[in-house]
Amino acid sequence: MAEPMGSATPPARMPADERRRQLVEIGWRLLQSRPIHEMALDEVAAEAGISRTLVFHYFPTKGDFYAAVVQSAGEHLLRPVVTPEGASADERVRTLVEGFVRLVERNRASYSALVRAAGGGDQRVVDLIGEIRDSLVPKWLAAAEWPDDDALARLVVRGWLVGMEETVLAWDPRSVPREDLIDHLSRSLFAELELTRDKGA
Amino acid sequence: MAEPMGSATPPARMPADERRRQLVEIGWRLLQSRPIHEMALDEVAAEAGISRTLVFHYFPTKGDFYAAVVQSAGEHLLRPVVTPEGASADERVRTLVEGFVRLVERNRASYSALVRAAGGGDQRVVDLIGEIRDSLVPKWLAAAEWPDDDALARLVVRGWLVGMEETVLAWDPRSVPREDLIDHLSRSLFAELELTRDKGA
DNA sequence: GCGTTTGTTGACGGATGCTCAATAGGCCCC
DNA sequence: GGGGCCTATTGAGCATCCGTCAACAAACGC
Repeated sequence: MAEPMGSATPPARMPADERRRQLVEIGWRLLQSRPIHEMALDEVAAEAGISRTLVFHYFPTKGDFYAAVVQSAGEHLLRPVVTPEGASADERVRTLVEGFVRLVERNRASYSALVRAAGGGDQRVVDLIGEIRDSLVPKWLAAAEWPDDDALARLVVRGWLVGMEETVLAWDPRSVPREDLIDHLSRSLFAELELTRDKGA
Repeated sequence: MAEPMGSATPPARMPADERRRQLVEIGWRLLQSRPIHEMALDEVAAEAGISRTLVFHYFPTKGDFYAAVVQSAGEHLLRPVVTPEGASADERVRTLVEGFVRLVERNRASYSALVRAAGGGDQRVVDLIGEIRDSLVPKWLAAAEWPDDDALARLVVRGWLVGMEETVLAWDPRSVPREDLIDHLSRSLFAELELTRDKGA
């Protein structure tokens, strides 16, 4: 009567947090191949080998699940974005830009999915991405050795950041050399910042 | 037996193109209050006073409808973005930026909805917004009196454009004076372009 | 063993995208 | 002016998917 263990028997009973992590990981993986609102919870459940109901047990609503996925994705994707050490502000910013370009190169699908989710449905997701971006602004300012005390500068860096995302995503290495791209983006940040210096002039 | 004309009788039978316009217009109006994928075709139908089936008669799929709405919205919103006349490149760009800021100020909801749709679901919608942005690049280059023959410059202007959208949408007039914003954005474009000049140096 | 807690599920309800066959109002042509 | 065709319009039906509810089952304490 004892069935062979490890056979086609039901999904192992899992501790809550582990199950949560598994689901978020699956969602993240699925997100790379389809826009967020086309990811049915049925798929996620099937992928995990559990019933759809269980997904709702962990995430009361679809939006909660999406938010968790985006949150996790943001953390994973941006964890490596740390203010580098380097002699000059130039070098630090350049390292950061280079790291970002490499990030997008290596995780194009993931990053694109994340950014695209920013426009998607749930307000929470939109806000989340907004917060992620906001949290990056100080890092860039620090790398550029620029005081974080000016509203215009912060606003400008935020816009520059989004522009950079777009630029790198739209970048075609066949028409623009990688080096030129990185070079431009790095110097661009300083140019933007310099411009904020003589405002109201 | 003749019922009082203009009474509560069914929605007037409409010529096809007029009905289409009406539906797109309704979709556009609804889009301003909710993210695109939360706009049920039921709502649109109800708003028009017709059955949901009829909407499908004009737009085979939900995505087709969305695409039509976004297309129309893009045209309406960006029609006023014309290369202005002016003595200097500076003045032209500044006029353009000022027009854009005013556009966002006056149609914040609409513009936000349009940009947010860019991240949304349908690939067609995403592509459409991409095309709209691409179509704007030459206008800005022309206004800045900059040759439209460099891949890097085009890429950079596109990124700058998206950054500007973000900046203006995130702009809070209480912390950054309108004049400063416009001033920065205008000079920013030239700064970006100047930077592309000595690439590979 | 018995109860409690908690991971898990099947069955139901409601909304929504989409299809199909049928109705009904205009318009042309004789 | 009557008959027939084009087309705008609709109701009923199907499939998918979000979300709820009550119940089952596996672990753990007493």
